[in-house]
Amino acid sequence: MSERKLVNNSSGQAPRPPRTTLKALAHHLGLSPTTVSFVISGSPLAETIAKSTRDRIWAASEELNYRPNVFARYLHTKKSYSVAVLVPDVSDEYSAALIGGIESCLAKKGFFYFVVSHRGAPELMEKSPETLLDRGVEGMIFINTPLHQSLPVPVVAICDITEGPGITRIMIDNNKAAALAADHLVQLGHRDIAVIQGPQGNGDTEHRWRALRKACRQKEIQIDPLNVAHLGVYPACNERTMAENGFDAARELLAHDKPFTALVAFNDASAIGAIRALADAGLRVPQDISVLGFDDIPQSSFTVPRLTTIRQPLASMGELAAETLLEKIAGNSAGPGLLKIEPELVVRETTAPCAPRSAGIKIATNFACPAPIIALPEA
Amino acid sequence: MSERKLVNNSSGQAPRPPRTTLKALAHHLGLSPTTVSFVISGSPLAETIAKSTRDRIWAASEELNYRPNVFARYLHTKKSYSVAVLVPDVSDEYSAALIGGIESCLAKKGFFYFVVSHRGAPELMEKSPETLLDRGVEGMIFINTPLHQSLPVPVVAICDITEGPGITRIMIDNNKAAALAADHLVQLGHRDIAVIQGPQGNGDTEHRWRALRKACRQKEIQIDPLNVAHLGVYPACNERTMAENGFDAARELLAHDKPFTALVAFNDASAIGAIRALADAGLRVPQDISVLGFDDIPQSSFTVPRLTTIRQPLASMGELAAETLLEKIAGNSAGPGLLKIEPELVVRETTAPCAPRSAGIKIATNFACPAPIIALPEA
DNA sequence: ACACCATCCTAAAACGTTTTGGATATGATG
DNA sequence: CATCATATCCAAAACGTTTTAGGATGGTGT
Repeated sequence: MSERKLVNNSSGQAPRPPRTTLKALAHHLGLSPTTVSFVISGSPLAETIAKSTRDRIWAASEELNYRPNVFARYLHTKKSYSVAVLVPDVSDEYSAALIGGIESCLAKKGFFYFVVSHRGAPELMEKSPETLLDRGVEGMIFINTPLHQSLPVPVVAICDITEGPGITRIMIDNNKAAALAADHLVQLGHRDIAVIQGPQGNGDTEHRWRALRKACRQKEIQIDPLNVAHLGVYPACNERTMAENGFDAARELLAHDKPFTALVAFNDASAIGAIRALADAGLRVPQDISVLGFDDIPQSSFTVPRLTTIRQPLASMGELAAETLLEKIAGNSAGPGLLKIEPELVVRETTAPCAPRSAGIKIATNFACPAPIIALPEA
Repeated sequence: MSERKLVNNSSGQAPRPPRTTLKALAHHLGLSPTTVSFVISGSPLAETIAKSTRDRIWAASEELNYRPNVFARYLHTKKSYSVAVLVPDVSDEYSAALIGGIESCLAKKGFFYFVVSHRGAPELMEKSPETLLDRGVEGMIFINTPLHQSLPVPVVAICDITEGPGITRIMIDNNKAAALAADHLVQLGHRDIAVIQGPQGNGDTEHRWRALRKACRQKEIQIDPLNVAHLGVYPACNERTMAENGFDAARELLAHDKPFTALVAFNDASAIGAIRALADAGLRVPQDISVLGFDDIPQSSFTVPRLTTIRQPLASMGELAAETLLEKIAGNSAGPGLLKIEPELVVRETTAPCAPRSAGIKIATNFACPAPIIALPEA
């Protein structure tokens, strides 16, 4: 008889229950939608509603499990309680750690976020902001992602090439970071230092490289051009993992045949790739070559040998980014233009005193052990 | 004079430009909103509009840069073109790799996604689905996340404890995976095998453990209970990284003082932690102890020594999950109940023939080198 | 001349909220 | 008794779309 019964829910999931609407709730209470809206939405006008009525409304709202329709709400308020995160790739450790921090802050404030990984594709970087604005995001966080237009929502950028008026940038203090790195290596007696630069086009790359050269110059150390490699050209390098890029860069360095006793990599991921390449070439870390990374991603304390690195507090930086963004969204404060993060040297096992004879060693045929040489406290 | 001028855009970002609305566009064209809506929204009724008019509409839409308001649209269509991904933690490599795959598929179809990391917090796992439904998600992907209610949207689960009618599960074939693992180790001559089980409460944990025991039994190998540790109790274990958990588990194993020559870890991340613990104890991998992981996360091919592992194609699994979900959303097909993924043994450097004498070695005072013993093709 | 049918378009009612500008009742005030 | 606050509440318009149910126009066949 009834056609209704024939509606076969073949999908097996629970049938979509009819959601209680504001109107229904109001009707059930014998009130007008206006009144109910005032109290549920926490409007200042809720004060003009009798306390007893307010209580009734809340009770009924519980009872009928009323949940305001976010979309209808948006039409008036223009608030979506969501932001966007643009990133080269969600799945690399660096971005993932940042996103973790971002999320934990956003979650506290009831915000959600969309993430888009452009993987270096120019058209994605170009078009995404617009698509995201269509989705009603109230702000954006750019992680290592360029921006060339001015956006109608607040923007916070982490370590990068993001341009535009009013954006606030969160970056490690590359001067201090480079100085920390140079000091550490020089103290260990290294003078022949090789460098794996970041991707050309990445903001940190230039800063860090300049700072490093300056720090070295002050110690009267010259970095031989043959001992400099880089992680590819931005953004193309994003199509491969950082470790792969680091691996390739280290091999390039070795091929140049210019002896070095220490290697400073652009970041931990590339350092890990580089160490792999060194090991493949029969070079021991740190006995033959000391390696220094940047970032201190979680895995760096579990590599064999453990990675010495200049730490950026990624999770905190993510939180800071989210926090700053939310403030910009809430208030009309422009926020700071630049937030410099203090780097920290974390000495683990991949750096050791320079062994005078080791400088020239190339492909060793006997493999020897990368034992810790410096004693260090457990974290 | 004009109050307007006093509105100080202190935030420094571009002033929000007035968006062209459908009504405005229609008016500009001298048409009714209805007509314009038909063609812009791709309604079937667009066919009833003269081709010339359609062209005019598209042209004007370009010209005025019209962008439909997603929220207004949703009110009628109930389509948000977004889904949710629930995950223990965005920032661990396993989840990150999956999410990468998920995103790449979603992006192709114009879908966005929210991710929520519950980090093992029960109230988050409990409440998140509701909050996400409020946000209008059309489906959800559960990664290693429990579910005890039936949801009004399609659900796809990856490797887990997600219950409910109509959900489709994507899991590695743990029987084959365990067999692959056991075969490999036995072929290398190992008989004293230790195991780091997954977190108690994780779906894969049980399956994999049972399958492994069965595979061993067939080869007449007993796994000594003293040689079994686990990665903590789900979901509490999610508050620490997998590598940390693996590190601890391996130390527990060593403390039991029951000799073993091979260790199969629940996943690569914990294997990496375990190798760290072994190295700290002066044990060489693979000469003293062979280690086998599961997953093949990207970093596994860059560890020293490179990790032998049972591969799950994480990115593809993510894509498959997203694809399946979108199909369930689009059609009314329930989709398959279970999709079994073929595991694959990837032999790298952490497994080697069992050295007869090495079994009893405990804390060695001399550190020796983890050189590759098996030759292997580069990937 | 008429009915009839295509073809092309539109008015108005949704969708589920917020917001504006009152309305109503009550009791105090002069 | 008319006036006026005060305390509560509400009707209706708005937000920007989609969708339903036609309306107008012009050509065909009789």
